[in-house]
Amino acid sequence: MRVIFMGTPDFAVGTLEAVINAGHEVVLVVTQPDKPKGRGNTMTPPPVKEAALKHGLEVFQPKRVRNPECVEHLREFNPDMIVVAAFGQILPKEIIDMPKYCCINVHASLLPKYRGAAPIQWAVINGDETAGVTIMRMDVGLDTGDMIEKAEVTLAEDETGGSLFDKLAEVGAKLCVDTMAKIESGEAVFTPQDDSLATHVGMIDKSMGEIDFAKSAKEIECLIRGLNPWPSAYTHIGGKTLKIWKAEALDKKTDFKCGQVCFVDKKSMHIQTGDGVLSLKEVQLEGKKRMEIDAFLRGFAVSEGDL
RNA sequence: CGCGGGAUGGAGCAGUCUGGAAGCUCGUCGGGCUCAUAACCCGAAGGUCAUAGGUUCAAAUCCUAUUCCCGCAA
Repeated sequence: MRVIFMGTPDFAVGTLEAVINAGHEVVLVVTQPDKPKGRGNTMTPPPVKEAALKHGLEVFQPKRVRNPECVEHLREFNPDMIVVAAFGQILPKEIIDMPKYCCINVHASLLPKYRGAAPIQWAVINGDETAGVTIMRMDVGLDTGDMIEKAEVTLAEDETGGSLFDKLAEVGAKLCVDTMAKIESGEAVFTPQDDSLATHVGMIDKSMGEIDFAKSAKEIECLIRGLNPWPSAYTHIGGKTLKIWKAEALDKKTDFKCGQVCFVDKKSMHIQTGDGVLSLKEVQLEGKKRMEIDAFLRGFAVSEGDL
């Protein structure tokens, strides 16, 4: 099939490569424009662009695909199908109706749950036992199209946003090519979503990482895992930001207030929360590298009652 | 040239301002105590103080350049 691929982050790279390996002719890769990133604000291309260039594919980086000239540009490629995976822009009806078959989207949740921008992290943050990928036929709404295929995965005990990201990217890539084959052969079944069960999730914001110790230790632990590796959960200590990469919820009670350090020794540091105690395992002080809690405690004086 | 922090035995840090004998808390190794120990006591090994120049009688420390790591902002 002649395919136009749209996607931006790492999550989409696996799908792009799977589509290529499945023998489809990727005639164009559409992705977000390069952006200044990192220290020094160097212009950095999105991962999908790098992958596309590696395969010698033509890349198109419109600021807004909905502009009429962009739509016309896409039309020139006369696609049989458009595959979208975490692209980051809303497609107008003209594009959705363009391909011979349809536009399909790889979405990293079990729709209709978690429509929207960051379903993977939310699944971890909410402490879900399962997550998954849904392939759907796109319509004009936000993740509201008919579902075609679904795959479910079980979350590990220590699942992080990053690890689940990798899992789902792999599952999604495979599911995507399978779905394409079914659509081409006419075997695909389109199932409408039950809107009454739909939930929406917004983009992950940096400020979400600020830990609220009034919450339960378990909730905080899920937040830490969900926001790992980005943007990461953090708190403050000695006037500096302390990122928390890994922690464990303990079912203990102390007389300390929420947010106070309630226990410290050479190898551990516990913080009282609204329900239970949070034992820090791996942290990173502002300007420093991440380190195990015992290493941190060697160089940073902490006493009970702090924070 | 977006803002800022950092590089010191295996780990994490102090020392740098105000040049003048390489320190701390751990870890490792050896020995001791103990029913026993991740506890305690005694001892030992281990460092071109990121790199290259410069100033000086003398540089981890002051000056110049470079490399690498990290936080923020975007």
